[in-house]
Amino acid sequence: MEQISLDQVFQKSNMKRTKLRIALLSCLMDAKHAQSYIALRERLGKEVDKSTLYRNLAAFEEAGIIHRINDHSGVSKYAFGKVDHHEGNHAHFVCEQCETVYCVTQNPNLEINVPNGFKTKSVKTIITGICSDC
Amino acid sequence: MEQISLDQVFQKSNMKRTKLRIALLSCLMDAKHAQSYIALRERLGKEVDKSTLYRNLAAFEEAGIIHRINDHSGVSKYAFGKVDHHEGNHAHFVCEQCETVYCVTQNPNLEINVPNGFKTKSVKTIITGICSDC
DNA sequence: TTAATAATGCAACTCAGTTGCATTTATATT
DNA sequence: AATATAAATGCAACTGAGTTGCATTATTAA
Repeated sequence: MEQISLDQVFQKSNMKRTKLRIALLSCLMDAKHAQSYIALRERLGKEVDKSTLYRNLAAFEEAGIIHRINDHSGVSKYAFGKVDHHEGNHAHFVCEQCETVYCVTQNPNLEINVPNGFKTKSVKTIITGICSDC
Repeated sequence: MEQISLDQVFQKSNMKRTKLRIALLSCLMDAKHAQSYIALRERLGKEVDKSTLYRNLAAFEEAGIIHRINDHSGVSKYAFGKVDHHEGNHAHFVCEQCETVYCVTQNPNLEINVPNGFKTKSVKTIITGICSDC
């Protein structure tokens, strides 16, 4: 849980500091849970441009600043931080009541067995259930 | 790996035996791997109606005859058989070269740790890598 | 200050999947 | 076998996430 500032993030990447990027990144850094495009648009003000927002999410993801989560709901969600799915120590929990997506890091080493001749590169796990708030 | 016939499947469900349903189910029962809507349409002949096909896939899924797989490619894939994701002994392997989706059952008991107060209901795992054919 | 480059805003598009509704078909009953 | 009824089909139009092309605008390095 290292505390990294917004400025440090921009310094490490070579992305331009635009108004939207600052707002978007703050939003994602402050958020406790993964955010959908719709949730982000809501928080940033509805006037944000759809393609600009998506392009910036893609750019942040590419830069390893955020990660995208496919929670099987049909819409992607985005969370601050880089995830190495190969290490298998990160999964996502989706509450079926409030639909909140939590990053779960408590899995020391999931051992996944694949058949002979298969080579694993990444493992993505979606856990569905009821969260502690519901 | 019990061998179940198409007729037995129809007898157990109370779905009408229509031409398309018979063709679709045979297709899924014969298929070695999970099939997308596009692949199914290809195999059934392009003249099949989109909504009819989707409705039947949904109906088969609802009846527990097939299962739908979200392999994070953006399109759902369908495979014969019921999957109890809660048992945690079934995952899906996606080959990043040929994009084939394999059902993987070799995981005796994936132990997933969730934080206190969280209740797990299902676990879905997508493994990405290279399959034995590639 | 200015030039170069990257980001933005807009509109139009793609593509998976869904919905409403009129028509047709499977099956149980006579 | 004829028929009634409920369900399945086919069609067209729609939805909603995400993308793309392009002209305009803003950031940053010189």
